[in-house]
Amino acid sequence: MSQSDTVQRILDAAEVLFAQKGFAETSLRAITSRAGVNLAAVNYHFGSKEALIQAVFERYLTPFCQALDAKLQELEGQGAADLEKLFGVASRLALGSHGDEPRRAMIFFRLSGQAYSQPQDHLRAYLREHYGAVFRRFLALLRTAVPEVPPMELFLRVHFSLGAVIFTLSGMESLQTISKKDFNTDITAARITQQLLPFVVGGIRG
Amino acid sequence: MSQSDTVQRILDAAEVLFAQKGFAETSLRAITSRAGVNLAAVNYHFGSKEALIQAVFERYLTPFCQALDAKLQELEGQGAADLEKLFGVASRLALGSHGDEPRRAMIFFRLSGQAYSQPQDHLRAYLREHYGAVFRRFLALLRTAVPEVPPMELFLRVHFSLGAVIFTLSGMESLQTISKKDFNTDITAARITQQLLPFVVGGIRG
DNA sequence: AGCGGGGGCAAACGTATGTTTCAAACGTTT
DNA sequence: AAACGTTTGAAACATACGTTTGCCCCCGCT
Repeated sequence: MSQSDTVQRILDAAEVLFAQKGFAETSLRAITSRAGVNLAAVNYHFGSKEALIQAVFERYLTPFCQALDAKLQELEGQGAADLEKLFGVASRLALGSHGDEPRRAMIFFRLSGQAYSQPQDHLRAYLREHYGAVFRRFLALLRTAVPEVPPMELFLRVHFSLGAVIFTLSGMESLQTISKKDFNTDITAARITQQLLPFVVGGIRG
Repeated sequence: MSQSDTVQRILDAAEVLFAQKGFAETSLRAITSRAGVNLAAVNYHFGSKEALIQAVFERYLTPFCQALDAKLQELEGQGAADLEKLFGVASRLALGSHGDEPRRAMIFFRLSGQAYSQPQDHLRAYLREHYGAVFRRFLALLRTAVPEVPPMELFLRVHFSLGAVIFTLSGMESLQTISKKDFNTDITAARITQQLLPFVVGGIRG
């Protein structure tokens, strides 16, 4: 076949390893070894490690953003939508827009966390350029949902929310470990994400 | 002198560079070059790069946690304190407990973000062991402030808040860049942190 | 004055990384 | 079946890193 599955195997392995250990700490050798392909395959198919990182994000983000954009357009047609509805849609889409389990989503949020707290300027620029439009559409809908919050403050609070979500889903397993130790309670990932919604809504309202 | 200032120069340089570029991406050569000391000085004074990372955190966190602990004890004596008071104290202390400008605090929050989203397990363990007590004291006071929120949910929401704060202060300058581009408005760091308080309080209340 | 040791210095060491090379294997087309 | 472009394979390459090594200087001591 002209488009072998080597590319997909590499992306799968890179996605998991990047999320587990970070970009810089994950070597191409670790990726290709896990993927069961030759070391040179990465540079052959992607050109460089940097391009591989972008490809990992693109594979996840493009279908998600397309789905979200469609949903948002639909909501725009229906008139006003409240906060719970908007964030509920985004959350459901983020956790389930890919056929597979929400594990994929957790992995991806870990990746996003790394992208933000690390100096991957090329990545930030890339993300802004390719997916900024959906974000602005979402923000516009939010504005009609809470007209009492000034646009600037709303903008900031959305970023705060993004931080809460990414940070939480990034450190999910440490959170589970701590809660088990301090509360003798096992807590599911679903429970945590479900708790995020009222927090975000409350925070946006201020 | 027996305790030269080389140690402090290294810590200063490492603090800034770690925050700017991350732990793995910052080489000892970059640190010692910025500090104006010899490359071998790091391994001589600290033993290893890993130990240097811990030392950077310790130098910042120890005075902060001591100050916070004292304040919290004081508040415990005075009976009930509300959410705004508690987070206000923590925020003021975090931003100003070191004589220097809040720039230090921003740097440090960037560091914390990296510590959480990267695989520095040794660091996470170290932080939990040394500063976990203050965190639990804070949580206990919060519980009396919002008794209507179940302990488990409160615990989660505090972590959500931590995420919002760290994420925000980590990406402060990108936030400023975006806001300038999208709103034609210059926004100060002080303004952003000040906006964080109502968001967190609103989120905790749910 | 002589000595001893803590600290600084340049240089080197071993290793791991991203990338490149080039030949072999493969699949498709003629 | 032969020829071609595409993909894989093992090996090498150059480089950057953390760490270690000796040697030097300089200060406080007897």
